[in-house]
Amino acid sequence: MSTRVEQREQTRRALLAEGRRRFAADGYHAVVFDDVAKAVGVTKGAAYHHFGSKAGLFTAVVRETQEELGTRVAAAADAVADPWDSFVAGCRAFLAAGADPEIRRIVLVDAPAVLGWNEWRDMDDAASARHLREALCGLMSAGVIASGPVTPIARLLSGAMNEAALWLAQEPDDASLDETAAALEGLLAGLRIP
Amino acid sequence: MSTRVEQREQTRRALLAEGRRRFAADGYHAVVFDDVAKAVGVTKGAAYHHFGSKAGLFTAVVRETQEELGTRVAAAADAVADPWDSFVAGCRAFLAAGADPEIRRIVLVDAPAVLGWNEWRDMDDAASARHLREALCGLMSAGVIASGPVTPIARLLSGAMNEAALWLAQEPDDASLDETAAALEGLLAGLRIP
DNA sequence: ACCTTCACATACCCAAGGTATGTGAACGCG
DNA sequence: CGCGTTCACATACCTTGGGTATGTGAAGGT
Repeated sequence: MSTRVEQREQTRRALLAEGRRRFAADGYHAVVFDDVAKAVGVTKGAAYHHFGSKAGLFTAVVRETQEELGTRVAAAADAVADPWDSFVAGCRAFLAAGADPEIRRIVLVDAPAVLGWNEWRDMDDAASARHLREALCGLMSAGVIASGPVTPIARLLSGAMNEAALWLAQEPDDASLDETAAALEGLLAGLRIP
Repeated sequence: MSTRVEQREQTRRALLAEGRRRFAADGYHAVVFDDVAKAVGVTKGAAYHHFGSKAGLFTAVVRETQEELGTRVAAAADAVADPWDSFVAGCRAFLAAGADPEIRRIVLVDAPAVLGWNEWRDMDDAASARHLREALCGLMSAGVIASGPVTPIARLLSGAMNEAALWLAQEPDDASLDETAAALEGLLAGLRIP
């Protein structure tokens, strides 16, 4: 509490957390930067000292949220041994994550518009899409799905799951999740080798 | 040029066209409303008289662009007789449309964030997704694909194609388009009845 | 003990969205 | 044709909010 580096980190984390709450609840545009700082008990100057701009704070929030999402999905996938089932478990975990308003609003809706699609793509690739590609590659090597160019399939699946996650946030019941997961498996069946 | 209703419509169309250009080129946030009006030769007051707000103009632009896209895709699909090939042709047309920066930036990137995802979803459904669902229903009735719940499949496919279209805008060569279309057909193959 | 660094606070600027009000030409009506 | 009304704009103004320049006092090194 007394050392400078501690204090700095504490303020930074508080701003990040408060920003994350507000960005998720109200959307990027409706959040006023000064209010975030005041809610934490510091002034705008402090927030600018840490993040440089409103978009800077948002970027940090997106990164944090993205990484958590990636970790969560990877954990769900790693909990299953069979390659194919592991893959399906990961997809399911991603779909379920869409119910989380922080992921929904921050990562899927606002981030592409605020950061620009190119930056968003880079961050998404580092946090999620990369894992997807690797998983698909693994399935190909294991002979579970047909070999071929991985990238376009990964992009299609990534988009499909992003969109589906947004829809599932509207109907957060297990039945909808199951139905969507089943439809997704139906599509993936096209790639499988019997 | 003299009657009032003519003049009104002319101004409205000019604002719409200029807005569309700028929103596509610079993104919603970077466009300044007053500049759009000035570029058309009227003042901000006129633009507010017509559209009520910056978001109002943007909404009108999105609607126009969405409808054009829907028409374009439907036309491509209708040009082919065989149900399955018609469906594939429609998907391909949609993917190719992603290369258009107006569609890309306005409809796919900015619209969800500016209008909110719910409103965006409604507009997208009216312009595109509805056609997709109907096409899938038709394929089911015709016995081309397996029967089942259409909605989740339509959502997955819609998201997949939206994302793929954004990627294809980065690599606007025919090879990438073909590769993506092939991957999409690979997924769709999971639904087909042999 | 002294000076430097740095995490903030304070005060200010200005771009841009939005609004309230004015105005003159087109339109309906007798 | 004269006259009041409507309405498509113009003008002037307000306000919010992101961003910046500068000050300050306490922590940290020497």
